[in-house]
Order: sequence, then C-alpha cells, then structure tokens
Amino acid sequence: MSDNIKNFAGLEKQDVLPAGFLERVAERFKVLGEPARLRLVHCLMEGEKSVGTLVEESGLNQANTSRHLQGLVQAGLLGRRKDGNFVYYRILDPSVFELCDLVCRSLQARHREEAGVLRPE
Amino acid sequence: MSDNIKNFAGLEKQDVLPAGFLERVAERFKVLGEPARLRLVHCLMEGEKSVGTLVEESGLNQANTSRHLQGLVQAGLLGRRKDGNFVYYRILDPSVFELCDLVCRSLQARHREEAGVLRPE
DNA sequence: CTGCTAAATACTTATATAGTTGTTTAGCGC
DNA sequence: GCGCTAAACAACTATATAAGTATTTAGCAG
Repeated sequence: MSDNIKNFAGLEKQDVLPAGFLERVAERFKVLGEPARLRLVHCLMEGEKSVGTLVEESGLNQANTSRHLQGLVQAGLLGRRKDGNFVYYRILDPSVFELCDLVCRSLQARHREEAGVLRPE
Repeated sequence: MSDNIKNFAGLEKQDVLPAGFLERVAERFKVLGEPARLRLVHCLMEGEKSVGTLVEESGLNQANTSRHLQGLVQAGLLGRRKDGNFVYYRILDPSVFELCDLVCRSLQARHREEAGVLRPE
C-alpha cells in the first residue's frame, strides 16, 4: 500500500531504470508465459518430484519436460537435486505462488465483470 | 497464507484444471514478458498518457508502441480512451503493480543471495 | 475541399522458441 | 564388461512474433 507499489519495487518514478532491468523482469514473466512450463510449476506445487513423475503428470514428453525444467531452473524458480539415476525438481522461489495466485484472481475478477453478475460460461 | 496460495487461486490440489485455464494464465505472463511492453507499462504507472507521449518516453517507434499497446489492451491490462485526434492509454488492472513489484523483490532477493553479502558484479 | 497530425495497419524480414525424433550421457544392477 | 533406465542433449521443423518501413485511416483546422 506504500506508493512504491505503483512503480518497480522501490524505484521512484523519476528514477531512470538501470540498464537491463526491464529485461530481467521480462525474463521472469516470460518463463511463466508458457502453458507447458506453467503446468510443470503447477505439478510441483505439491512438492518435489522427479522428471519421470512430471512427464507422467504433465503429459509432456520427456524431452520437452527436461528442457522446460531447465528454463525454470535458469530463471531461478526451480531447484534441482540429483539422486542416483533420478533428478528431482522443486520450487525454489516462493514468489511463484503469489504470482500465479495474483493472475488467477485478476482473471477471475475480469471474468466476473465480463459476465455481468453470474454465468459460468 | 491460506493453503490455496500454494495452488492456483482457490483450486484444490486434486482438482483438474479447467480446459484452457493454464493457457489464459500463461497469456497474462506472456504479455508482460516483453521488455518493450514492460517499458510502456512502466511509463503508464505515472498515469494516463497519449501514444505520442509514450513514443517519446519509451524510445520505441510509433508502430511498435501502437502494436504493443494493443496487446496490453487485449490482455485486459490497459484501457483505451480516444479524444479527438489522440488516443490515451491507462492501466486498467491494478494487479500489474503487484506483479511487477513481486518480481522485482524476488529478483533483488536473488541478487543479494548470489552476491553473498556485497558485490555489485 | 486541402493540408496536417496522430494512431493504426499492412507487409516484410529476422529471430526465437516449442515440439518432435533420435542419440548420448550418467548411474544403477548384474 | 553388459544391459537397463533416467535424464539431457542435438538436430530439425514449424510457428509465433518483434522490429522496421511504408501506407492507411481518422480527426482536426483552415
């Protein structure tokens, strides 16, 4: 509720954005802007899981699963743990929960507005 | 802090996600996952502005500005108002503020972790 | 009507990336 | 060593989209 919420975390309006700043923020959004990766994140909300498990639950094939998981790790959202023949992934950055939650609520609100007062479809 | 924050806004873990649900969430993230659009959003955090003003302030050319603004409108994030020869855009969905704020804080936290205690690069 | 300006659109090129398939690497048991 | 499995990687295709340029549309003033 402070007024810096109207800007980018703590930066005043008149501040020039640091070089590459928007690019890094965009990178975060971008990695979540893909249904496949979002699906993996959703699966991992139940806790740490192996790649094989994620393949089963997500419906993605093995190669896609692996690559998307890497993207999420690179973005700092997931953590990776190797145990013998298996590799386990988990959500590292708790902001993921809040980000998804925020978007969902916003979409629900918009949906309600569009539908007037009531109407599931 | 409720436990549905660990999922997608109000959905229980065992719930099957509605068809197209992840796609719509991803769409939201995707539209913010572009530095140019993020820059426009940042400009608009000061308030409603015309396309021309946004062209000046963002450094994007006129065509790109116009097209990116359209994407943001379609996603429901911006509102559009036409007045005579000018078109004014404004932020419609307040969740944008919180989303950007969240990502920024998360990036800052990560940056601090990576740097140990101190070290700009 | 003729200019003039603001914004949107059309068209092109270039790039990025998701998906598929097949192969390779790494770790286990024997 | 061999066989088996899990995960990562490579190579390719297809698609999406950002950027640039040029054009068109819309509204104003005269």
